[in-house]
Amino acid sequence: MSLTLADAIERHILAQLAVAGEIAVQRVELARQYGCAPSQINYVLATRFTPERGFLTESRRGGGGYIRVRRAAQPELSRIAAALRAQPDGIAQAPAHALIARCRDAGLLTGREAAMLQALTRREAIGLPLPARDVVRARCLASALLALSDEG
Amino acid sequence: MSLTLADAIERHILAQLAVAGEIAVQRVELARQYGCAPSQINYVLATRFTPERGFLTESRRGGGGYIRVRRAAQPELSRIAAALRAQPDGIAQAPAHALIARCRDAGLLTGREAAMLQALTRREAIGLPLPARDVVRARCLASALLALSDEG
DNA sequence: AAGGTTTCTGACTTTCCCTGACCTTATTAT
DNA sequence: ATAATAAGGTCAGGGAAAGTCAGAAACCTT
Repeated sequence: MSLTLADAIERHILAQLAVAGEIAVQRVELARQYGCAPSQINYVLATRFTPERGFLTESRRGGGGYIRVRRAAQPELSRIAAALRAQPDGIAQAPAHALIARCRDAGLLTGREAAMLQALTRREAIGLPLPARDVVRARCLASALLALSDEG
Repeated sequence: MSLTLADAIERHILAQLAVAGEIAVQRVELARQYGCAPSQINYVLATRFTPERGFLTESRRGGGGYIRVRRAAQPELSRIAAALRAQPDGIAQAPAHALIARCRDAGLLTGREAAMLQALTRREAIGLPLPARDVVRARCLASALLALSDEG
């Protein structure tokens, strides 16, 4: 039952999210509150607020920098993206197109979005020899679906 | 939500543009309003009002000098796709993302479509070494945009 | 106790913002 | 014409963030 620093920071962010739906902090400031190194914040974000768990983070460096965290609007797409990522051999064209069609039929993608994704996952569009082609196809498709999980 | 000086000036110019379609200012005067160095205005123009983002700027020095900013003509998806295909070296990430953002701002892409395209043209999404990465990025992006131009 | 996993830090890197000193160009006064 | 003045342009560099990553430290598991 030991509550680690990472757990405490996780709870803090979750509590803020519950209240506001979105949290924007300065990394150095949050680290100061918890008396830890700034990179600890990155650790918490990397291990607990991942896309697979349905979170999205963005940040900006330099003067006026910040870190923002929010919940994914479409966690289903996050899950599909994570599953694709977990395929070491990537995905062939036919199953990829079928997957896209299912997402469209399920209302997760518009017709335009589906058409676009099918076009750019075609063999000729990627234009690499196997097996690299299937790997790149899976990575690109996963990234695209993950991005959509945000965009409501 | 720290709003930097550069952000504030950007908004100011955008607001003026929205009203008038074109803005003409004196650099030193705008700098005075914001209490900053004149060269800060150049920084804002150079980082935010670039041709890649769809803006055109012209200026004149000397007495009665000015800086003028306006929006560039709207691009067209099929033309962009063709231009991309004609690039033998492909396209790097930064210009690709700027291109996508510009299409979105011009109403040619929805926010979701743009987010997807930016995500899947990221370095890590493609995951190949250069120069292959830039080539694949261009091919995929061209295929996607072309599909959309058909799709209406 | 050994071995593995998770947590945490510090040094270094990258990105972004902003300024000041100096340069170029156009207009106006002499 | 020439000099003075009134603009804008350029660039190196400093400072303010956040990111990265190897490795130490702490914590489990067996």
